[in-house]
Amino acid sequence: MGHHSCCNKQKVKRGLWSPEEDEKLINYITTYGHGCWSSVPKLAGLQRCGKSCRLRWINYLRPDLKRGSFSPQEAALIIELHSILGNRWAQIAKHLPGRTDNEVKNFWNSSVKKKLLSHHDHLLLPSLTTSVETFFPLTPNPKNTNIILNPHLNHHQNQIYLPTSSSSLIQGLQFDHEASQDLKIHNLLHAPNPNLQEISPSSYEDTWSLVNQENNLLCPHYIDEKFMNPGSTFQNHEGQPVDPSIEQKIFQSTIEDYNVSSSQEQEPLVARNIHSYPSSGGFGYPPQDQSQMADLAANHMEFIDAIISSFPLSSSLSSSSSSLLSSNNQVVTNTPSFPSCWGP
DNA sequence: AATTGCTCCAACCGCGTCCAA
DNA sequence: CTTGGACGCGGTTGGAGCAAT
Repeated sequence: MGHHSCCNKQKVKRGLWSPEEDEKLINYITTYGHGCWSSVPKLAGLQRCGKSCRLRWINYLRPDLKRGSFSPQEAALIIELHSILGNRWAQIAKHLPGRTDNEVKNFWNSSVKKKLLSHHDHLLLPSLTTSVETFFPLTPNPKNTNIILNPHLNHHQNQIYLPTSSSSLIQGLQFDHEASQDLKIHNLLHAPNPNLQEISPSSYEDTWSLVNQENNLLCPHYIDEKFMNPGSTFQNHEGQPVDPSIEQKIFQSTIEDYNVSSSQEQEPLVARNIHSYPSSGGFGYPPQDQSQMADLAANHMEFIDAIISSFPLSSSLSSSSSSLLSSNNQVVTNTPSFPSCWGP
């Protein structure tokens, strides 16, 4: 079994990287860039092969990597993308900023796959409605008391929509044929969020313009979109661009607010928005008491269960692109129908 | 306290593709 | 056209860390 030619020219170290090696690699690449990977170890003073350096940099040392566990949004996205793309981890990871293909692959193999198989083994699931209610013990955000959920709006065309912003994330998936034949995640900002339909017009205006700091009411789609596409721009409900300075200010304050409020719970920002949607006392109703609140301290894996339960059982286990095909083998573009109040 | 079993993930391996010579 | 080096990707492995016994 041959090692790569670049690894044969000199005796190379293998196995775990030491902090000293990491430092050497970081110093070299931040100063000179990686250039040709095969020359990096020599120039950086490392007894490694170029391939190992590349892998270490891409999977671990890159400054733009997001560390920590996957958020429910990310998990939902991975599951959905996997049902479409199969084991094309690099393609999946492209839609998860700060995540590597290796990370996504490990997450899938260690967490999701087993749960999918487990669900597959229990074909006699309760009704989807029941399973959703069972699997969505979400912690409500008491600040968002003016969001009123309509339970009937969580079901649409025989499809269970997650009662969270992640459902909109999934609905927002489309297949962009004209561009690159690659999956594009868009329309997130304008995807329907049925849960928000009953916000009063004035609150709604504020949600869209993202300036309702007093109520800490932020558009979940905005947060999602910002996480998925940090460089993207937004329009308000009138189709006008959001003032970048306001956008920056609001988003920054959101992050700061999150950092304060999350001191006890290490969750990604997006996860908090899921908690905006109460479901515990039945959809749309806050929990009744403290013990119920405690019961609602859902961890992320429960959320993954919920996501899995809401998917067709076979799709996420398949490595084919079947979920993009309708029964007559035509590509389904999952274009949501937008409520008029959600913009163009 | 020692041992065993399990999980998770960093790292490795082999293969395919691209491209320049 | 062929060859070989570089790179990227997906599958697999090894071991650190943790829990159970």
